Amino acid sequence: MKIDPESAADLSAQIADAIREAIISGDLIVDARLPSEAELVDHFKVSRPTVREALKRLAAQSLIRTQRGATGGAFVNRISFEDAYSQQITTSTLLLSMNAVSFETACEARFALERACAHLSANRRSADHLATMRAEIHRQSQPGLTDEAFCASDVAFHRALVDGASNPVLSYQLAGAVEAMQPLMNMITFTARSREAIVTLHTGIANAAEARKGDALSAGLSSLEKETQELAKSVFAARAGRR
Amino acid sequence: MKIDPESAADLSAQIADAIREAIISGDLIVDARLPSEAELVDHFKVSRPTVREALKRLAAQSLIRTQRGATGGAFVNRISFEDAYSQQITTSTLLLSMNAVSFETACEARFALERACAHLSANRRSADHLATMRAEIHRQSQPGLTDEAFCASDVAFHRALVDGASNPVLSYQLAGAVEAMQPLMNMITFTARSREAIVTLHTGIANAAEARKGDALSAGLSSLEKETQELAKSVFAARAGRR
DNA sequence: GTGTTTTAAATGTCAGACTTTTAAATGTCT
DNA sequence: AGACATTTAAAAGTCTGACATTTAAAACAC
Repeated sequence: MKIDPESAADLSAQIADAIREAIISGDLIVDARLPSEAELVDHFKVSRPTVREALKRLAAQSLIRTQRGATGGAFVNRISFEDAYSQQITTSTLLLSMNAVSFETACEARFALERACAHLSANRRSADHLATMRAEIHRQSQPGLTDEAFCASDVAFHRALVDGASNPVLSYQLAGAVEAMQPLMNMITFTARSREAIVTLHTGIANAAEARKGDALSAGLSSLEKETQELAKSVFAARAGRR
Repeated sequence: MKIDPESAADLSAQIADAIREAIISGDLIVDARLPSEAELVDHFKVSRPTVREALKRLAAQSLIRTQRGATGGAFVNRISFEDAYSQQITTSTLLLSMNAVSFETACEARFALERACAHLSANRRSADHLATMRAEIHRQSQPGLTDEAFCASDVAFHRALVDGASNPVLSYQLAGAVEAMQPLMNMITFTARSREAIVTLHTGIANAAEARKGDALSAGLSSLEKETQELAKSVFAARAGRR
């Protein structure tokens, strides 16, 4: 672990990079204890606040965790799927909202990715996954639901579908795509009529999952994509017209 | 922006969370300047090092950037696709390596996701994308290539395929999946024979892309997945046998 | 007006002290 | 000897105050 004395970058960033490299390369394995702050101070010849800033950078990426007390210190953290989820959702959400990604582009990506799970989910989905999907469809049919609650239920429905593939790597990757869409979806106001159409399509998808028909599930997702795109188009057009 | 005086969590983590919320919720928009460190010290009633640790946490997630000098300070950063890429690749790579995700699971996820791009890429790929794919195939055919170089070329090939879909959101999501697989792929030693098989399959995929046949491209990916899974199985079996 | 110098504001870094948490070592009693 | 209480030391968490460096704007000189 070395830092470049010539570099113009912040010392804390350099130190964080050095430690990160050591973790990625495997020099520091999971649950290994990093040198104490005092030792890092000696090693890198910097002050303690600088070392601490570096450690906080790594903690923000869930690369390390810290413990106080006698046998405490900083330890290499085993990144959990859950840690990775939440980080990815934060990043994806901001990426979409800050870069003016069109609804069309995001929607296309989302459904393309979801179709990637179609056959796996049809084959492997448990009774639980199916029950969740049915329950969310039922919720979506209830009148008086706010647009936000409708969208949240929509996310839960699709989450169950994705989890049905029983591949944690897929679930992890998809979580970002599906959840990051939510703020965009929230921009849409759902009329009773459009909700009805979506519920019908969801029902078709759930039926396909129940019958374990991957092709039908995939087709159902494509129909839903088309419906969603058209709905968005009309909502945005109406909004532009009012201006 | 408030923090909970009851919370047991680190002050710097609480402050980082508070600011992060302000960014996600839109209270702080892109390029907005955060209060100076001195102002944050007053606001949160903590010391400057604590504030700085919080800011470093946010900087590690590319949520803010800092500038020194008279008109400097911390500014809300527009997360670029590139920032998001590199973060996701780091996270995905560690997630796979630290959680003992089986080669089978990772491979399944990777090809499922890639097939999600098949039709889009067949329809939209530019001459450039196709040329890149052909060039990488050519490189892969050269004898004397190390396993690492072969894998790197493999990644480049698939990257071109994914980018062919011309959907930045898809490219971003897939970057993690494909690149994170590389360390796992590097565990495999490729015999001349298995390389030949892969090159043949890659050629089939490139041909499908050239002919703009989405179904053929998707089928080609499935064949490649099967080949890769079998190759891995035999490599791991041979290794287990030697023990 | 243009170019130079000064100045002030902001982050970056340092040194040192104190606080809190935690586990292990030590001591004490039964 | 064993169980319990106490002390101690190590480590992260926090604070104070200072100095260094960078940068743009203000002041100044020509």
